[in-house]
Order: sequence, then C-alpha cells, then structure tokens
Amino acid sequence: MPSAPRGPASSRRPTMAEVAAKAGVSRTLVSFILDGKPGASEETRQRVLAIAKEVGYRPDAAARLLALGRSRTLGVLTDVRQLFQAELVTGIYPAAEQLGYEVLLTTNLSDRPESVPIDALISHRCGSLILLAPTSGHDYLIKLAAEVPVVVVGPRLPAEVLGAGVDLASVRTDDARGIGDAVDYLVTLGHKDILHVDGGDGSGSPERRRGYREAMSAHGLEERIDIIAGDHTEEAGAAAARELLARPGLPTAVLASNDRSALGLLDVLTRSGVDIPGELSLVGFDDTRLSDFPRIDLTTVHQDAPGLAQHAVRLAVELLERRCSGPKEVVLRSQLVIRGTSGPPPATVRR
Amino acid sequence: MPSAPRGPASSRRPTMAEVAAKAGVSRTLVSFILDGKPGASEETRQRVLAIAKEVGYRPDAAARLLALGRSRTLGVLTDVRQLFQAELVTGIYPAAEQLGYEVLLTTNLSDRPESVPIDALISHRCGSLILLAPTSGHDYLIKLAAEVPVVVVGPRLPAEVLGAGVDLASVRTDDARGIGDAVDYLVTLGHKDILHVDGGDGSGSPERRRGYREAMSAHGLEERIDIIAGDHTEEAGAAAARELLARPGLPTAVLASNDRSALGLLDVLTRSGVDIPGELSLVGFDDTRLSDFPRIDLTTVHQDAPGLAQHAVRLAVELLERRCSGPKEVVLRSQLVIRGTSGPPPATVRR
DNA sequence: CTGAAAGCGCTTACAG
DNA sequence: CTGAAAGCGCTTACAG
Repeated sequence: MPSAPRGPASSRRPTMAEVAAKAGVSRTLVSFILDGKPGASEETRQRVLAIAKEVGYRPDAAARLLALGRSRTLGVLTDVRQLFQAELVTGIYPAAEQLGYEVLLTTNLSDRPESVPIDALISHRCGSLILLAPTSGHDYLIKLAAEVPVVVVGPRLPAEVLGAGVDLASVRTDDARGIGDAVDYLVTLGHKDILHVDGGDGSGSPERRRGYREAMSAHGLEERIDIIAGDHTEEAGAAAARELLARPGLPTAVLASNDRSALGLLDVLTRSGVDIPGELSLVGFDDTRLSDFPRIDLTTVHQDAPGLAQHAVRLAVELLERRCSGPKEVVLRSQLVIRGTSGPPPATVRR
Repeated sequence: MPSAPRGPASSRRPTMAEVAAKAGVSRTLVSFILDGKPGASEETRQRVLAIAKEVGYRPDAAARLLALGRSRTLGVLTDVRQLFQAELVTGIYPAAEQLGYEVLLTTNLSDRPESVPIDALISHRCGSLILLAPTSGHDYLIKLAAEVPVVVVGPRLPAEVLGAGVDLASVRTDDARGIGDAVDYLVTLGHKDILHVDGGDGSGSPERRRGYREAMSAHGLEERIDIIAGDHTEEAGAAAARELLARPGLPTAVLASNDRSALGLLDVLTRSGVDIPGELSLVGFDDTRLSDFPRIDLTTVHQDAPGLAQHAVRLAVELLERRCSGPKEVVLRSQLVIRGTSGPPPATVRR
C-alpha cells in the first residue's frame, strides 16, 4: 500500500463501496440509486437505500467534484458584518437549493485582500461566484471572470466591464432612482435644503450620489446641493452629524447613503436635542431589517433583497451552464418606505 | 476515453500535470515544490514556480482532499443574522489561518433544520466543525461528534454530554457570573427592583437566567426576582417593554439577556417617555460592536469574542489532529462595561 | 535530485 | 437490470 496510513476518519466514514458490498451490488448501481436514476429494481433500490442510511453513508463532495469535473456549488463572498448582505445570503440559499445547487460562504475581512477568500472559493471548485458588494477593482473582476463565472451584486459595473467578453454579470438596485424618489418625496413635503451624506465608494454609493445631484437639479435646487463625504458605517453618519451641528444652521432634510449611516446620524442628532422629524427629516437606504422589529422607525429606500438574491443565483447558474441568454445586467426597482423620521420641514427654517 | 466530455472549465483550468509538462519535470516534483518541501534544485524551483504563476495554476482542493483523506478545513456553522456571531467568525479566520487551516462557512436559516447546513459542511469534508450557538438537541450533537469533531461555541453543555466519549468540546463565556456582576453593580448603586428579560433557550440564556436568580438571592433579594420570558431578538425586548409599561409600576433596573433584546427595550421605553437611566437602568449582554461607533451607549456585559474564536479553533484543530490533551470545556470571563444606560435608581421609587 | 505508480471516493460510458 | 473499468487532480511512499 503505497499511500500514507489513513487517519481514523476514513475508517469511520462509510464509502459507496462499503454500501455496495453490504448490499451485494456494484458500486455503479449504488451510485445510480443514490442519484435517483433509473436502472435498479424497486426491491434493490429499497435495500440499498436502507443500508446507506443504516451505515450513515454521506456522499463525499470532494470525490464527487473530482469525478464530475465541475461542481454544482455556488461560492458566495459576503461580509459578515453587513446586515444587509445577511439578507441577501438568506435569499441566496433557497434560490440555489431550488436549482439543485449548494452554497459555500466566505467572508471578507478588513485586514486582508478580497482575493484571499475568493481564491479559497475557487480552490473548493465553486462553479461560479456571487460577490456581494465587492471592493476589488474592475481589472481584477475581469481577470477573475475569465477564470470562473462571476455575478456582482450591488455596485454598478460600467458597460465596458460588463462587455469585456468574460462571464461577468451584475445585479443591482436602481440606486439613482431610489434616491431620486426620496428627493421627490421631500420636495413635495416642502423641503429645499436637502443634504446628502454619501457613502464614499461603498456599494451603490456613486449612483446614489449621482441620483441625488440629478434629482436636486431636476427640482431647480442645484445650488442647494450639499454633500458631506462619508461611508456605509454608523461612525460615518455620526461624524457627519457632528459636522452638521458645528454649522451655523441645519438643513431641513438629510439623505443618508445607507441605513447604518442614517443610524449614526440619528443617534448623534437626537442626543444633541435635534427633533426628528420636527426639525429635520432623515431618510436612509437599504431598509435593513432582519427581524420584524421596526427598530428606529426609519424612513428609507427599500431594496428588494430576495429579488436581488434570486437574480444573482439565476445568473450564476446560467453562466455556469453556458446558457446565459438574457442580459447580463439586472436592475431592480427600489421603493421608498415612509416611516417616522420624515415629515414636513419646520415652519421657521433656520437659514 | 470512457468518461464524459468535460466542460470548458477543465480545459480552462490548468492542472499540476500541465505545469509539470511545461517545466519538463515530473508531477511529483511540482507537488513537492508547491508544497514547499525540499527535494528540488533552487533553479528548478524557481522555474516551476514561475510557470505555475504564469499559467495561473490553482490547486484543486477537491483532489487534494481526496488524496489526503482528511482536510485542513474547518467548517463553521453561523447565523448570518446574528451580529455577535459575525464577530466570532471574524476572529475564527485569522486563528485558523495561523494554524494552516481553511475555513468554510454555512448559515442557519430559520426555515430548515440545522442538520442541512451541517451536512453540507461534512460533505465538503470539513475536518472538524465549529457550531456557533447551535440549537440542536444534545442527542444530535453527540451523534454528530461521533462522526466528526465538534466544538460548540456559546451554550453550556452538561457534563454528561461533554463526557459522552465523543469528540465534542465547548467554548463559552461565564454567563452566570457575567449577569452576577451586573446584578452586583446595580445593587451597589442602590437598585433592588431588578428585573430580567430572559432569552428563552437562546445561547447562554439558561445560564444567564440562573446567574440572575443566584445573584439576587445572594443579595437577599429573592423575593424581588422577576423574570419576563423573551428571546434574543429586538422584538422580544420590545414586547417585554410593552408588558412592563402595562404594569402599575416599573422596576428600577432591567437586565436583558442580550444586546438585541436590550435594544428593543430601549426603543420602546424611550419612546414611551421613560428616562433612561434617570428612571430606569438598562443593561445588555454581549457588547456587540463591529464598528467603533458607540451606537446606543448601552451598559452591557462584554464577551471576549476573539478569545472565544481562538479557543474554538484551537480545540477544533486539536480534536482533529487527535492531540487534545487539555480540558474539553473552556469558559472565558466576561466583563461588565458601564456606559450611559445605567445609573443610580430614581430618588422616588415607584413601588 | 527525480520519476513511475497506486490510491483517495466518486461518476459514467460501455458491454453484457 | 448489473458490473468492470477508466478517469477526475492530487499526494506520497518507493525506487532509482
């Protein structure tokens, strides 16, 4: 026996061959039966199934992958610290399961490049990759997609990237329109001094910034355009709030680039005695909600997480199975959800 | 060629054999070189490494696993909706990497049994499993641990489960003592009417409930013991708050079983005009914090997430490598973190 | 320093 | 309905 001595694991873990031996049939037949293929008598089927269950047989994914050459596994890169992504992940599982695919997860960590978890996914033979709000550059994405199909969820990809001739697709929310809806709503209420705390280069942030500018201009408010630089964290929102409070006057409305930033704003402003929405209206983006708890009752732009997840899975599978017919970019509509942090501007505007 | 035609993937993905052919050496040597083993001249080493890089060679984890018989991969079951678990996951990666292990993640979903994601982990040949706050019964855990080493992070496992003779270990916080510290602190401030909103059968909840009872008794406050049933969600905290508000009088302090529950309490109580901490002190558990943002400035019992993660990984690896010498239960101390939601009881106690 | 060879556990044409 | 056989890409004694 030229190979190394095996650990107790292999003796502990029953193989297909053992099931076959116990059942007195060939390995081929066991494979067919477990795969649900025809070709075995009903009686044999039952016996083999019973034995497999009895010995606790579990298919070895590694061997299966190796034999198949390609896996029915979708690799998902997420950031476990982002609650909105948790909602996407929650939607990805059932969508994948329905198409007969498994899902493997890895997470981004702040102290290592995104390519590390992505490499792990590829090494484990994920057939295609779903990247949630990736931060890598476009060159990297194109190189990656030349190797394995990639679906990017969140940020907008320029046409030249999507059209680079590789297996790269994009699923996202119509961020610009979502912010535009929020601006329209605030303007209708009578707001004019609407400020935007942006999300830096966070997923969707450039689009949201653009949507804000365009909507303000469309309402003839271009000279009221006012942007504080931020990112998609509570801390950035809190910092923006401090900056606002240091100014001579407050805007009547603030549009945060995401809910986390809005939370930071809400926290600092509320503590400083700013009445929300009486004195200032606050609107977030994402509608992050994993429980049914209304949390802070934030007016926000709702993203269709289950829809995004479903399309991402569909595209990932189509790309993998080489039958991607439709467009490689899916843009879902958002929906403004009006809750308790927004209302008409105060009668006496401070400016 | 009896096997099925391969998809474009295999032709696209370079193998070790291709690298060997290009370099004009044997596959064995390539394997040795990529593995960092001695046995090749420096010149050959460099050439092979260069070629591997040039053709974009990536090791095939499936084949590697199959050949090795055992994987250097740790499977982690988490719940992507639980922020505290995200902190554990964040700590698990670097700890595993340091020991030369990879990490594979799956998530619990509310609509399917925990055994589904666990089976996926096993199928992908994870050498051992780290289960974050699992909800499965003890019988299941014992059965599972007979098959593959299991480390449970969070809930306390009874001695008879840990001593069942299978590869099962536990890492947790001293929940009872943590709550006890919080009770001591509140009593020192002058509180007597200290109520506990428990966490049902959430991870650590039974211990926290016990700790509350014991600490209250130790202070001679057994007749003030008052528990509202809940779970580890904001919604449960909010429900408890509503129940409290419907009572004739409020306690002077509330101990929530975790931070999410405390958030729900805080939200509803604050909205109802209850002054926190002036009128009522609120204490959470976990110290969930992924950003540096103080969020709601909650007084809480801090859990050492990096420490829990590190011990979990260490045990998982020791169990896997059959050199588990030390105890199979690690209990880490918690630390009370006093912030803005707690203070002395109001001068005029409502009762 | 290097190569031929067996084996990991599975799948799937192919031939009964 | 069933079996013998090759192959997926890797690792590792063993023999030069």
